Amino acid sequence: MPSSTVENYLKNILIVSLETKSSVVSMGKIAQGLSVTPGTATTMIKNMAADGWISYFPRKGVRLTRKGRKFAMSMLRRHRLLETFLVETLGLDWSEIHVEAEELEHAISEKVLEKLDEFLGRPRTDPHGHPIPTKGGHIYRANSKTLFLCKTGMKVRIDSIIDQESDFLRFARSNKLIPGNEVTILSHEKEADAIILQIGSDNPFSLGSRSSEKILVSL
Amino acid sequence: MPSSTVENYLKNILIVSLETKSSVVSMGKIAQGLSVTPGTATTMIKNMAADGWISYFPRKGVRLTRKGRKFAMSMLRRHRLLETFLVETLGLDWSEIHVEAEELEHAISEKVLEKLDEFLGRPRTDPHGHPIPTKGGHIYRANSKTLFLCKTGMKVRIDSIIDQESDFLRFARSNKLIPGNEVTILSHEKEADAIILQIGSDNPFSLGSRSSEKILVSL
DNA sequence: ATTCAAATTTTGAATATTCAAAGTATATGT
DNA sequence: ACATATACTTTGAATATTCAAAATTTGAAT
Repeated sequence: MPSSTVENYLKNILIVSLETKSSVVSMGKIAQGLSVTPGTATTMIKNMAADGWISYFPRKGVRLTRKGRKFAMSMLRRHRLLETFLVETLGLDWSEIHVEAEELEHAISEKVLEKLDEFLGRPRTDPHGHPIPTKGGHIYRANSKTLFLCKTGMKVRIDSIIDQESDFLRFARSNKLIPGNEVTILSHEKEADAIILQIGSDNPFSLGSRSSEKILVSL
Repeated sequence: MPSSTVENYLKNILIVSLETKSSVVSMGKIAQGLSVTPGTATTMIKNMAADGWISYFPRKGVRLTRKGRKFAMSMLRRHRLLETFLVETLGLDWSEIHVEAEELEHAISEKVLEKLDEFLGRPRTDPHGHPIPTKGGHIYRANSKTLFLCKTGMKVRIDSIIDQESDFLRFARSNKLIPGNEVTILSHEKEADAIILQIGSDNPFSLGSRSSEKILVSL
């Protein structure tokens, strides 16, 4: 069994790998994602490679082995099921659950997780709209794109919010940028680097490119 | 904040201290309770004393400071609330919950615990019948004694089961030795070192002194 | 080709926790 | 009073994880 530190590294590598759609993840991204110095990441990665979690390509990056990917998926499953539980059952705030789940995911056993999944009614996605990997380690791949790429006039459905920062999540929710909601792109303000949106018949509002890249949508 | 190792030491010291009704706990009991070598316990205890969790009396033992006791109570509260959740909500088996709660108790925050307590309806005791400390760190002290001390003919109510071993818990449950149930002491078999019990109108059965000391009852 | 900045690796050191084995104190029985 | 078993402490060493700072590699720009 991996230590919780190794669990964190694995989960992070998987997430970056899914986000960037690239199986090789750079050392920089790893160090940044785990908030450690680059040297720490190098040391850790070498140990993990020796234990067969990843393949390490010096100065290039790292790729999950089959074993590593399987474990990382199971971490993601824990994380997302726990987030679902914290919101649905305990009524915690959307913006608080990430940090809490980050702790609990290392402590919950497969047995308890299975009971929790059953109790929650085997949900497919977490409260952010992210798909929950199956027990077998498969993940549902939506054909989402970022809101930033949508053309003027399009009406799309929000699939998920990528960013985990409380501040952004709070902002998103207060503007009804919530998975499932429909958004209409009213216009693109090239100079202001923003897009103007409307949800239902609410007042339109604008979103910078930075933020609009954090929101995944589909038709 | 203490590390989870320190959390374990604190909780264990508190439990032994409650069990033996003595505020000073010997090094031997500590090492044994945490399954570490005596030398490890000594080293650890000295660090904990330096951090103000306990008072250390060399070759005598250890006593929780006010700060240490408060924290230890909060650990016990976490543990027992989690056990309650695992049984009541997720339907885990009585005999499995101790180990699971032992992991989760280090990962659950005060905020989540508060929500969980509310969700469970603020239970007073865990599934073993042990009282759950309040948020303020107080514990309900039942005037229980062990089943072993009861006289022939007495009819008593089971308050709690002390032992956390799965095997014993399974045995206890299959014989209806469950908190809340009423037991009649039919006789004491001095030679056999056992007492004969009956629960309701079930078949009477016998229990050795060792086991009958693990069951707390009251009138 | 050469230079420079960015990314990465190496090195040396620190922390917390653990063990095994050797040493010391205490209490108990004769 | 003395020997001894038991309980406890000390010592030296190992592990995992981390950092800061120095050294190296790489790729891009001149």
